This record gives sequence, structure tokens and C-alpha cells, in this order.
Amino acid sequence: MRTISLHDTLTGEVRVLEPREPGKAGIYACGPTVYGRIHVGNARPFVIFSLLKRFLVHEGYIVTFVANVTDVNDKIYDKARGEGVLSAELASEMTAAYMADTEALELGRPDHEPLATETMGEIVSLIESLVESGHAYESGGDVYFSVRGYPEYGELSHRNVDAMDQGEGVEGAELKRDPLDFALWKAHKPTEDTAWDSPWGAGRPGWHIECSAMAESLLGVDFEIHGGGSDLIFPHHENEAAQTRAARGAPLARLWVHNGMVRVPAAGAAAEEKMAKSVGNVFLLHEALSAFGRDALIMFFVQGHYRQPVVFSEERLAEAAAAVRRVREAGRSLVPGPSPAEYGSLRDAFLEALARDFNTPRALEAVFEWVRRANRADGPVGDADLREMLGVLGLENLLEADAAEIPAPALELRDARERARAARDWPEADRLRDELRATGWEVRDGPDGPELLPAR
RNA sequence: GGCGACGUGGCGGAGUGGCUACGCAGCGGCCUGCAAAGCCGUCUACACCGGUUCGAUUCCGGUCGUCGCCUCCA
Repeated sequence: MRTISLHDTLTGEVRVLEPREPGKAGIYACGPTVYGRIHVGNARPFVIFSLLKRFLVHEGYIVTFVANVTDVNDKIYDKARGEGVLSAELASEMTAAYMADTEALELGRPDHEPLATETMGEIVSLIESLVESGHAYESGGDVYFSVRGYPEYGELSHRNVDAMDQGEGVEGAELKRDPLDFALWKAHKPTEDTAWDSPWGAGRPGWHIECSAMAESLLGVDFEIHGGGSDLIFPHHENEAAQTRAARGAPLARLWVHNGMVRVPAAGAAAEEKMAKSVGNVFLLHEALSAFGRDALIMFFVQGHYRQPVVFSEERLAEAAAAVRRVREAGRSLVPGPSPAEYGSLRDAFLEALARDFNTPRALEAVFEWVRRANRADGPVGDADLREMLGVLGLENLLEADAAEIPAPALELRDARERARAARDWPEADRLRDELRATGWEVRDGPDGPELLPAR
């Protein structure tokens, strides 16, 4: 178990992970609002925190990874109304789609995936605590958090309360004592087809409170790592942090870890912009998976550092696919078993890179160096270290052999080509090779004779 | 305007006060009947201007440019 540090948004520094209980870590990553299929940008935190969990587990930690689903929200109501379906129906349908889409990443599931609608008791009681302690107040069936009553407000996002926009024109502003206050509970509106009982009447939770409640109920407070996209720092995480600290007198989390945005080349411009539904430039996860495959997509993500923005494009994915091919190619000549001791420093460098702010590009450096050495080696090389490294990155399947059955016609073409080669009829041999390629098989002549591989 | 971050070789992308990142692409070579794969070599990188320093891509200041947040957003 080595010392692991991560960039913490609160302090702005790379800080050492110091668990409440040695050897145990809780991770909470904010998941999607389910009003549509998730896109590649939504997938980034899922991938990053799934892999971070893998790394911590590898280092001997017992990890509880929680990724929530927001299934009550204005957008869900709006979308459902527009489509003439019940909001609960839309939410459960899209939750199922989210599960299926992320399942296709083949990274396993988080340990808990709580739904806001199934955490109502905890949400209501957390709001009650805030009302009792004077940090929140009821107004017309709504409940608001009193931002100015919490002096630390702004510490996470490094904002000064007095310098913030006053949120003019925001719906419900007339019910607030201060424009900065945000809703913990929203009274039921006639246009909404779901509502829950509360001490303040029928209604539903505000966005931020659900995460505080879900995180606390599954991980407790002051847990190790709270993550999500950098666009959530304000107001979402700022508010979560304020609510929990105000209600419980303890911080919500020890480290606040945020991933950079996925960008898309902007039409007709040199620069890029964030992938977002509101911009209309999304590439849905399931489309990306079928277009490029999960291996290339995972490689694409780990080729960049989690905190930096990444540009999603066909060129980038093609590069990732090429990198995948290089590793898989090397794997073909490895043998099961322990790796040479002299490769050990690469394994160490790999793990060290991840221990220092989860630097996956730097870790990949060791992977590729390992691959080059193995390719250069004369005898058979044991695959254990490479398998271990790839496993942490969710790419262990690159070492699995292509299981595809070679169809008889391809075998016949291969044999025919061998006969042509034996007869030194090169034009015919090359013609047969082209024919094979057309049927999806690539011939590779090696010391042990020809080999057929699925054409790439 | 406020807050945060970034500008590295053809492209992507790490990193460091002085020494080969790595991947992709290109070029030359080895291997091969030719390929493919692999290996070797190669392509004089750190936005600009000042400052600190024996020495800065790396530290400090400024300029220009880019991105994110400040409203729902992973």
C-alpha cells in the first residue's frame, strides 16, 4: 500500500489520501440526471472513478464506490411532459439505459447506485436538521438554505459571496430571503406529476440536497473522496459541502476530486467547446461504443490526465485504437506466468505514477516501455506484470486471445496461397492475400508459417 | 467583470531548474518473395516579452490566445 495523493479542489493542492480508517476509502461520484441517454462527457467520471477504485483496491484498500442517479429534476419533468409520458416512467427507462450504457464499458458496477427517489427519508431528515439549526427556512412550501448564514460558503469553488451574481429573474426568487439562497425542498407544482410528503407539505427535493443525503447514508460524513465533473464545483458541490457541514458540523468529504471536461471541435472554429446537451454537440456513449469499441474509448480516456480537458474526435479515437492495437499485438507473443524481474521497475513506475494524482498518461509510459522490451526480447516473456498494469486501467482484456473461429473458406484461401508461394507464384499468392483481406482476414507470414488474424 | 485552469516537437500528451517521456503519423534501415507485425535510427519542442539564476520549457511578473464555472450541466 503506497502513499496516494490526489488533487483537492478545496485546497487547490495535491494532497495525501488520509482515510478515516486505515485501509478503507469511500468514493462518491455524482452521476447523471436521467432524462436522456448519457454522452461521452457523462462517461468520463464514471470511467475515472471506476479506475481510481481499481487502483485503490490494487493497493490494498477496501473501497466503497457510490455513484448516484438523479431521477427527480426539472429536466425530467419537462422532457416527460413534452413526450406525454409520466416523469417516473421516463426516469426509470433512462436509468435502465444508463445502466446498460455504462455496463458496456465493462468496468464493473459501483458498489451502490442510489436513486434520489429512494432516499427521500434521509433527504427530508437532513433538511429538518438544517431548519432546526437555523441554516434553512421554510417559505411558501419551499425550503431554502441560507447562504449568508454559513460563513464558509464559497470555500470550495473559491468564490466570494459578495462578488457573485445575484441570480435575478430566477424562478421562486420572491420566496427567498436572499437571492443567493438555494432550494432544499420545492413545493409541489401542478405541472409536476410526482410529489413526496414532508413537514413542509408535498414537494420534492432540490438538486443538491439529494447528494448530501445519499452520500452520508452510504458513506457517512467526512468520507475520503468526492468526485465529479469540474462543472459541478459550483454550485452543486459548493452547496453539498455547505449543507452537510452546516447540518452535521463535519465536512462532507476529505478530498474533492474533479475531472476536466470532454470537448468537441466547434463547428468552423479552431477552438473546442464543452460537450453538453445544451450546446447540442453530444456524442452519445452507446454510439461511441459501437463506433470505436470500448477498448479504444477506455484508452482514449487514460491517455489524458483526468484533470485536463480532452477533445473527443474521430482522429483521437483512431489514435487510441492504434495504441490499443500495439498493446494487443505485444500480448500475442507473451506467455502466462511471472514477468522478468528486471521489468519490475516499470511496474513500480506505473504504480507510482498513479499514486501521484492518478497520472494515467505517465503510467501508460511504463506500459509502452514494458511492451517495447517484451517485443525486443528473444525468448518468451511472462505476462504477469503487463496483465496487472492493464487490469488497473480496465484494459486487461487486451491480453485475451482473439477467440474468433476461422471459417473454412478462409483456411482454404490460406492453404491455396501457401501452395502458390511454394510454387513461387507471387502474383497469385498476393491475389489470394487480397482475397483473404476482403473476407476479413489478414495473413501474416511468420517463422512458423502463415497466421490468420481478423483484419483491422 | 469575478474565480479556476491551460498554451510543449506534424498531431495528441506527460514531465523536469541543467540529462531520451510516451503514443500516433512521416522518413531511413533491419527482417520479409513482397507485405504485415516487430526491432533500430531519425525528424534540432517547450506562445511572446522581461526578471531571478552559473543555467529556465520548468520559478516570478507582464502581454497575447484558449477553455471551464459564475444559470441546468459529468
